[in-house]
Amino acid sequence: MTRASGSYHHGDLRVACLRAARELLEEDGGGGLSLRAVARRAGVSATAPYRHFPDREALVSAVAAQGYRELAESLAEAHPAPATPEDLAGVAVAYVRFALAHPALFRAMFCEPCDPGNAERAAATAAVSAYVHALVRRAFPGSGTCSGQEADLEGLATAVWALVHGLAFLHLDAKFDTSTPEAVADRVRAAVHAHLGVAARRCRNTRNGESR
Amino acid sequence: MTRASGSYHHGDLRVACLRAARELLEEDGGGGLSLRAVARRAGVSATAPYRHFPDREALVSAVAAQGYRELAESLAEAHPAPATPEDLAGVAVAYVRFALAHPALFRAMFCEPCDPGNAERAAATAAVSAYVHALVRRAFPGSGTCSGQEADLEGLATAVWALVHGLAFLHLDAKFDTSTPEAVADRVRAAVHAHLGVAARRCRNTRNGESR
DNA sequence: TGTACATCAGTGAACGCGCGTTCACTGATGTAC
DNA sequence: TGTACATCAGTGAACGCGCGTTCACTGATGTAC
Repeated sequence: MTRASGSYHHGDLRVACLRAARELLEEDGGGGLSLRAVARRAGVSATAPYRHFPDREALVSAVAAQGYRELAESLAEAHPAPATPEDLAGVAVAYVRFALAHPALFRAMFCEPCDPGNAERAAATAAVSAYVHALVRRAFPGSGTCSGQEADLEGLATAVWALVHGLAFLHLDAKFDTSTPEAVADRVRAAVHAHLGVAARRCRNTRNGESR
Repeated sequence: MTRASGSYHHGDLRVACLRAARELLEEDGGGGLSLRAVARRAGVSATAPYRHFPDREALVSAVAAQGYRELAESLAEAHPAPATPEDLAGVAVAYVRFALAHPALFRAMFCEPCDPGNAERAAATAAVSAYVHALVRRAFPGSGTCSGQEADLEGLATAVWALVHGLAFLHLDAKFDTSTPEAVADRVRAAVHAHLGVAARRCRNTRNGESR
């Protein structure tokens, strides 16, 4: 009941399982995480994890949820409050870098046909969505006067998220050269600017009185 | 040797295996395709497929390659030679629709950590890439005079592909409402226009003599 | 403070499963003479 | 045309594997008196 992080039987096996799962994902990547492998890695009997996770699915979801949190941290680290297209490009680079640095985790987060009922995952998704919306709103504060439509901002936020997410997947899937971090960063920046640069410029131009 | 499609022992088991694999993917989706399940579905002994595929990986790659071809057909059907942003939006909708109509196939195509050595898959990837580039080139023929940089066109093509691919994945992953095809189509169109509409407009404006 | 008891984290044997792959085979088809 | 032979697609038994999950258990920890 006290749940001290000290030395109960194992300490905190739940945390140890999550850590073991992460290590397994970082190492071989391929193939699905198995409860038995996690238990083995945590140095515990095959059935011990059942004290902390009702089944395999729950373990995988918990790992994915942790991944979402780490992804959010990485983005925040890249830029705490991105406002310009340049800032945004930096965040996009961080997103793609995260995927490339943790490919198996990223796939676990987005490739498993996850049960939509999982509250932890749903919350994580909502958080990412809110983050992107806030970010687009900050980067295009004049949108109301710029495009005249709040709906445009919605579409832009969707587009930004999809763009970055797609870049991550295409790189992960080796559809692009990923041999150097610089090549990746340049490509991501170019793609983001091809998208956002023009939108920002149009926005600026419009505010300067030019009709569309 | 004659490889008649008539009635050898089975007919053409290779084709039958691919069809069986597709059916399995369409049906339950979750979990990885297994050689044994494919053989079972094809009504043949567990080891028969080994006459046509060296191992499981080869079967999966063949299925994925077929998926790429079908995706290409779907896009061509949506619009044989898209030239305007509106055409492009239509193609994007077809891309996302394909993913939603064949989720397990789409995941097999893009989620399996595929071996980069597979020639068939590499060719399919190159084909998609070439297609997107040609399409962007057609939709923005004045890019040379518009942005002054061929590199911009490259970035735009990358961005378009990533955008559409990302939209497909986010929908697949239920990050957006997918309850009605109309909602999906509207969202995809809005995102594409948020991206391409402004680029096209800028291009047109620039050609009309206005400085950026 | 000391003892009896309740809790519950972790154990280990066991279940039944489906998997990929091997192997020696069998039997239908195609070919050479 | 007919016979002997070679090819090779498909068979079926068998291997060893790792998996998820169950179950009755054990033994350390925490609590009530």
